[in-house]
Amino acid sequence: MSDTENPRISLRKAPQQARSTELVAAILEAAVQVLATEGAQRFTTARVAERAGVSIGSLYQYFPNKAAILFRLQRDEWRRTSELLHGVLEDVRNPPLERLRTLVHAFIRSECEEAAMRIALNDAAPLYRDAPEAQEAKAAGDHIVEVFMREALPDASAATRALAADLITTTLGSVGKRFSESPRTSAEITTYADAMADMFCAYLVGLGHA
Amino acid sequence: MSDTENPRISLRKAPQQARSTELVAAILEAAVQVLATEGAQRFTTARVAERAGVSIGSLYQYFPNKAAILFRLQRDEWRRTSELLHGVLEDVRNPPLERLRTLVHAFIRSECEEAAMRIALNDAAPLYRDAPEAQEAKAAGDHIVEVFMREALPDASAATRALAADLITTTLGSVGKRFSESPRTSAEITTYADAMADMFCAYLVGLGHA
DNA sequence: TAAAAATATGACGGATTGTTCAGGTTAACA
DNA sequence: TGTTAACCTGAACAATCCGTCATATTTTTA
Repeated sequence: MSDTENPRISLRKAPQQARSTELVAAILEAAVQVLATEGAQRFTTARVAERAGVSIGSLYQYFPNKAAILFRLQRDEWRRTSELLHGVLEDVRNPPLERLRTLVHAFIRSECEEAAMRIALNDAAPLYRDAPEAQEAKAAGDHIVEVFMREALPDASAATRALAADLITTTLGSVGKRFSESPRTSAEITTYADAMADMFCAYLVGLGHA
Repeated sequence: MSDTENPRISLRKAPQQARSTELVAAILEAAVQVLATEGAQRFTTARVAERAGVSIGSLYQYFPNKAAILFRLQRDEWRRTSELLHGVLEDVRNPPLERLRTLVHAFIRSECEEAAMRIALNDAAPLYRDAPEAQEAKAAGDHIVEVFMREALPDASAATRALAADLITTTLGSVGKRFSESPRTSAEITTYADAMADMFCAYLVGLGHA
């Protein structure tokens, strides 16, 4: 095994015994806490190890570097988001635009949970942004919305649908992030999510007529 | 003059002679270059001073700390954006929704210029985000859009107008940032800006009918 | 021109950080 | 039970970085 490889993201070594599995779990949980309470600037491998009650050496036995821990957290977030998209948009019991509204509400609400950790994770994005798995994860989300668009815009061209899907996913993600940067009450969340849903629906209805 | 004050942002000392005025200008220009070529991670007072052809001591004679340089760049950006908003939205020769479309195009195009520097400046946001002048600068932009809303939504309530203004400024800013993170052709920019404008217009038209 | 004020210099202190490695401990296995 | 492999430890190292200060130079002022 060569020593100097391209920036690795996956685990350096797969845990085989129970104690090492727990160790990896403890590190990830500690990482979340350090991010939330200390912020991205003070997110340190030493601090994570200390919080996890583990030596710094053990941490580096399973994570090749600091970025790998951060990316792992981000990847888990993305997976949860994909599941949310899938679960809500593919529920054919409701009409498309109603599902879209439900999605907006669920997404914004989830973005506002654990806001401190999410903000810090985002602040640390420069450290893991160039990971090869990053685009792949984003494409997965895009695809789900594009499939939805075939139902919401049955008469539109493929290019129109792709553009609409891109615009909506980008808006949902980036506005959600910005919105959750300030602390929000439950009522504010509802109001804002409704406004966003109104905007998306008006846009899609307009595209459907043209 | 006390030595340990709250995080200062403004210049530590006002340049009085010509050479120091030029020195400050050289530092700011060098800061832009360092951000663009080296990224936020490697943005260092030493590197900025070296690029500016100036000693590190001189830098600290006019800037209290690293964050002050970054915030200064961000503040200048915000001011240019405010002027753009003002110039486009207040031009009464065109109907409101047409002006909004013009604004979206101009804004997205300007976001895509100097993208590398803008991305790095954004990556460094945690360092200056808590500056007291930050909210003030954002509020200025919001106000211009709210004034515009009085014209675009004359029959809507003040709360509706404020919400619409917030949603549109937030979307414009955050989506513009995200969009400009990937390199874009001129045609892509036009297509995307039109889609965003379509979305905003459909939303406002819908609000006008209700 | 001489004193005072403004400006410029860059070596250095103090601090933090990411990561490694040699050597110990625990569990699995034959 | 003895051997091997997995696992854990934390002191130590090499970089890097921010910001200061005593000193030197230039400009202004009297």
